[in-house]
Amino acid sequence: MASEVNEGGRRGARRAGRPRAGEQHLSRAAILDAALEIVDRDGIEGLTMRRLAGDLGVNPMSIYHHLPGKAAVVSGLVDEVFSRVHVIAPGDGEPWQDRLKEAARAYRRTLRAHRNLALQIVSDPAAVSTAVVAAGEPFYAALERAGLPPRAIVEAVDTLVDFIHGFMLGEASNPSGTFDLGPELVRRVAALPPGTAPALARVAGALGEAGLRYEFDAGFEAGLALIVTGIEAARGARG
Amino acid sequence: MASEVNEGGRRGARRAGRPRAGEQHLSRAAILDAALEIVDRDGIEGLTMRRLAGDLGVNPMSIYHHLPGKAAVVSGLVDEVFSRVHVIAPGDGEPWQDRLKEAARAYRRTLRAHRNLALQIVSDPAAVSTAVVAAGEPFYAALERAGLPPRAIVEAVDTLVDFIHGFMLGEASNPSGTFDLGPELVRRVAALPPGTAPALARVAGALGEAGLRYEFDAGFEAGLALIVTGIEAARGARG
DNA sequence: ACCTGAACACCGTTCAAGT
DNA sequence: ACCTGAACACCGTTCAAGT
Repeated sequence: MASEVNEGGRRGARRAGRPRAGEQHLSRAAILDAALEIVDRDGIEGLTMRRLAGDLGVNPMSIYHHLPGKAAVVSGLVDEVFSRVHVIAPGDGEPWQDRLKEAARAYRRTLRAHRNLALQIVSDPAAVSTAVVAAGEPFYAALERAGLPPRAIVEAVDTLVDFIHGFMLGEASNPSGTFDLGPELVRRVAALPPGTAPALARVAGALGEAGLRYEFDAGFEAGLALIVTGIEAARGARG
Repeated sequence: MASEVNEGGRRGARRAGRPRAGEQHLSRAAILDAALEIVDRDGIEGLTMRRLAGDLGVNPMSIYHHLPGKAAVVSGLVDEVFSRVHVIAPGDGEPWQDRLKEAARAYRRTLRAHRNLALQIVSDPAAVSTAVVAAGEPFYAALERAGLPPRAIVEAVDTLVDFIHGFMLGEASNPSGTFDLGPELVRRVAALPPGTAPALARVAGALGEAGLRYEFDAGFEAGLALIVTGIEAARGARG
């Protein structure tokens, strides 16, 4: 039953013992690639050491010779994704506001490239630290250009990054780009004891069902605009 | 070995079969209370059906007569926590900005009351929906008072809530209120190829190690102030 | 050096049986 | 009606053995 022939282009080292000279080794990179494929397809809870080994055509225990455990696989995945951040170099004449927005969009794009990993990334302090170093530079550069003092720069970047992370959470758990919160919200508000949430009820009523359809892209831009306006206003107030 | 005596004030129904008249039943509420205790003490990964049953002095399968599965236990927990949102009624003379900030602080307090559940709450769309209805009213009320049109109100609330969620992620994974990102950040920046992140390096250098010590409370207030300023400025621009 | 097989100590949950 | 016991199909990981 056990065959030495590669099947479907995958690695074929089913035989026990050390691989022969020239035969492909199992490697950290190959393991992480296969793991990322699983996570992208079936989510983080689909990733098990046993299934990962199965996809690689290998005994579950073989993986442990290249990575110390499952936690290392996941954090390796996070590092891999952040190493792929693609920041677009801004044009020289662009104002700082546009640079800052472009940095935020690029960061969101990076997180969105692997939605199922986003929650993991965003909730791991080590990963966030990696992210700030990997993707933070354009944020800092834009705000330096705005003439903000160092402390204000850090505060602004943190606020933007927290917003993006929070936004990402909502987006990651929703497959489509549009989220129809109309019927659900109307139902919930109606279920409340009357008078509990009058302002919420008025706002929901004024918008109507169509107005409550939520577009992620538009929502992101709205939040971004609000925060950038805030930075701008705070800058002006400082003189 | 099996005793019918209650121990340590806990339920003592170790005996098989239907409980005798007057004997305390296992209940949804009792299960959720025990589950919340476990999560608060040992985190969400400490919560297993088997351990939960152990704490209740009961067979693991008994739980299934009151809740359909583990997912139901977790989502029951989320609902319980949000039902405890405590919103402070604002004074009548207070300006909308302060009302809005107070709403944000109350929401953060609610999430912080059970940090280990925060990630769960914040990443579950159903839970977020529950949250918006349970804790959203003061946000909407404050922004109505500011005279914003319905669409702008929704955008502002979403931005604030996303910021709070993102902020909560960083806070939930860090036990102490202060987070010393100085040494770590300096080390990482130094490890980069020179010239990769000049602005980041300059900002980190200007602040110094002491300036990079991160206080969660101050960080939250800074972000809040920035966003409220943004709402204010956008309102002014609209006329 | 690298890979495997059996085993250990866990999971959540189904299903039939007890009272 | 409510609770239990055994069993099923999983986990991640340790450890000794193969080549």
